[in-house]
Amino acid sequence: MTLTIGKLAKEVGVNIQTIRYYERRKLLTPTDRKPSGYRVYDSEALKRLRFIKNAQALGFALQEITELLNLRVSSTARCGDVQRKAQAKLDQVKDKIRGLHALDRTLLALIRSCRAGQPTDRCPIVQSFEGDRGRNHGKRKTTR
Amino acid sequence: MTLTIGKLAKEVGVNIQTIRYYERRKLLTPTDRKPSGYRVYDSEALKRLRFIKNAQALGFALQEITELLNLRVSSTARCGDVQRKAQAKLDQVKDKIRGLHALDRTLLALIRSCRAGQPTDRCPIVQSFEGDRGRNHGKRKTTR
DNA sequence: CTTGACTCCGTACTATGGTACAGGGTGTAG
DNA sequence: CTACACCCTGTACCATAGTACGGAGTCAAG
Repeated sequence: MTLTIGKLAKEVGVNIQTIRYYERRKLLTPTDRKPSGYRVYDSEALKRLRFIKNAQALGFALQEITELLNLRVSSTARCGDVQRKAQAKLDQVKDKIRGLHALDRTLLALIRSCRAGQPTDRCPIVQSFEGDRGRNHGKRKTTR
Repeated sequence: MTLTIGKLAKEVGVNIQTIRYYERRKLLTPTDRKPSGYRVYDSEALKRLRFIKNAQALGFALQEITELLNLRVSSTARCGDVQRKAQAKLDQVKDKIRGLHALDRTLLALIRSCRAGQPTDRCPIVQSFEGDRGRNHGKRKTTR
């Protein structure tokens, strides 16, 4: 099964320009080109593009998505290498899940407190991530 | 407890300019000002700023974070309204969690297949989100 | 009472992730 | 053959989220 760029774009719901932009960023290369120069895509490309959009919605930057897409066990890539990178990404993902669960709980609490008719003027959302989850990347100096 | 803008910035690991930028965006207003015009922040502001950075890392845009921060049960806000918005955010969060779990499983599988010494040259990551969740029908803008 | 770190405001610049033309070629139905 | 939708490249522009810079005022230590 092959697709033109327009079909691919419509299928995933993105702009044609966006697909070309991803090509420049080396995220999504056409499977082939017609003699006319038209880009040709297969169903792998479709999956890949969907992956990109999904990962993006989950808070990954295109650079990180590139890293995810380059994670594969191959003859050329050394296993330990892949494993280390995958583990790092996995930790990152687990961290996000934890954060989202915290937010999830807070939202539920808010809905409940609302149902109970308990006005709480101080914004309760900010309590979600109590404990700072280490946002300062090593640039911490004794807090005076 | 009060903080100057510099202390606040250092505490959370962001740039001073960023804090002022958030002020322009009405995300974080100083508690007070000194006669000199210096911004004064309290520990609530600290929590709020941490919330912003955390939510951002989870893939919420500043606009969405504003919405989250404005979710509260108060005398002025009608309960049904708050409940509806909170539920919408909750659904969004749950969706993200599902997506991350899928990615999580794929990464684990990758690590395992690696350990087993099974080279899989076709990138397996793209299979994570089988089933096309979050597909944009029509031309809706991606909620980043 | 000076010096250096900190702050103010305004404006301008940057990076990321797209979007939109312009000017031209391609593909196919009537 | 012509119309029309589609595709090509290149370049310019846009929104979001910061970052940097300049010139000036503030504050505390020495």
